[in-house]
Amino acid sequence: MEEHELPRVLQQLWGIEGRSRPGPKPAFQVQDIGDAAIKLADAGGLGAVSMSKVAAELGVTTMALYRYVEAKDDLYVVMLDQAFGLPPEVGEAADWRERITTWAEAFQAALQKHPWILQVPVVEPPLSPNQLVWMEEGLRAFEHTPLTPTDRMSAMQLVNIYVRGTTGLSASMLSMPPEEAAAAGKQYLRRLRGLATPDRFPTIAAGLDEPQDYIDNDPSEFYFGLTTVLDGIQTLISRRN
Amino acid sequence: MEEHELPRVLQQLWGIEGRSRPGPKPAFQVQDIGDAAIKLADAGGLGAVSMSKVAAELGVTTMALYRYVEAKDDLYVVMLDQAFGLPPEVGEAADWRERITTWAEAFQAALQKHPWILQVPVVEPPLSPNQLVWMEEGLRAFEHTPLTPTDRMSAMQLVNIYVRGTTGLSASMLSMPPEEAAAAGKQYLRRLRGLATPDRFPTIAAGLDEPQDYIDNDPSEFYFGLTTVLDGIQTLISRRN
DNA sequence: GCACACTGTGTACGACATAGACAGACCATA
DNA sequence: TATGGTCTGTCTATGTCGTACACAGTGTGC
Repeated sequence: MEEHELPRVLQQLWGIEGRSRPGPKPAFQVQDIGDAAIKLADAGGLGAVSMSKVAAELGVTTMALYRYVEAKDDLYVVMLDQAFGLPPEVGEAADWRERITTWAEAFQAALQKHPWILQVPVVEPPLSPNQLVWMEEGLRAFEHTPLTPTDRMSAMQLVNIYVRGTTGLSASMLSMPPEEAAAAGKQYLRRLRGLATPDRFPTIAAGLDEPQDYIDNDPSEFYFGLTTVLDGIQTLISRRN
Repeated sequence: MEEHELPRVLQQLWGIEGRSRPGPKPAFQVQDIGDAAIKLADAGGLGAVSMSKVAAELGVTTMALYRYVEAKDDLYVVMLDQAFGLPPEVGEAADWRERITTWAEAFQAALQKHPWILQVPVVEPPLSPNQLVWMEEGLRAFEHTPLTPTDRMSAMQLVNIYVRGTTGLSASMLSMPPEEAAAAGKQYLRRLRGLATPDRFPTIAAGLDEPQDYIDNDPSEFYFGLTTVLDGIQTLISRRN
């Protein structure tokens, strides 16, 4: 009923079949197109994904893709769903912190494996199957806590946002060779030191004397921030009791 | 010295003057180009910003822009710096929570005034003057706390990420007329209800019975999440004592 | 067996970012 | 004050992109 109002891509992703129809058989499924596009994006960033390149990858004309996908945005939807795949089951860990942490780690791993995800223009909230599974699993992490459903949604979105944000800051770095990334970091620090002079930017400058990296993406930074986020949620939980 | 290695856009934004030179006087400054681009982006989203449209806005050929800007990415840098402008001074509030809250509110206000900011592809960490002022001011909010400089940077980035994230979720909604946005929200809920059936998605479905909106962007949601984030930082502060 | 919906193809268009060559404008120096 | 050299804006051109449209062939339900 309601599902018939769904955009065609979502129908395809959810496997809602159109009845068998006359005419030649389609040569592939949207998923195949998604796979080809993901392959290109993994190799060359989202910019490397064009209709013609995807079509070439599949050995097909550009316009053939439009038999499977109404517009390029639809292709993005498919790519996202495929790239996320299924989350790990949070399962049996007793502690909600432990559960949401594995979820966050898996989320981060997906973003690091496919850094282009963060560049996909977001036009609508997610409705594709795998994304809903991630959502379900994220919410399940807060089972057996006094949080209300709305609380849980907020908490999960907070973690979601945090992971996207921290990974995003270093996302452009992820797509380059490590020594180049390190060089870029050094260069940034050098420039920042040159511009953020102690007279006009005392507070920034105060941090620049510190030995360590101060701005960026070593893995401990991830857990440091995540801890802070989870501490905030902990406070919320305590308050709900 | 070091500043001479800066990309030209940044030199221009920081007002590092090239010596007076032969040849015709430039008709404008990068800032004028930024203003024109911002005008277009405010009206039609980032997609409405093309070199030719900006040039037309200024009454000039497309290629003329390349005398001021090396590539379109440079234009984005200028746009961001102009669009953020200067943050409010956090000033005298004694409480760090109060200070960082005004900072976050101002940040959110900027994002809501220029929703396209969130669509600008981020290629490098910020080095433009106004962005550094925002950074300085954000860090200053944690003065008189036991947080180390690195802690302050992390805390500020956490708030930064949070504001970007929450505002981003509703960013596409911000650029449409309110009744249309409301309709889109309703439609999303309807579809979610249809797809997230209680058998396969019990935890999602549990929240869908709630009367209120559950997923989205009323303003109280902003403070709710912000409070959680600040509570996390509070825990960090306590731990540092 | 046949009609017709559906497939992949070819061609075409307008928008875009940017390269390169050019004509004129102006400042620093002579 | 004259002038050389350099910078400005313009014009033209190229390759890529997303997508509209018309066509020819294909295969299923009747």
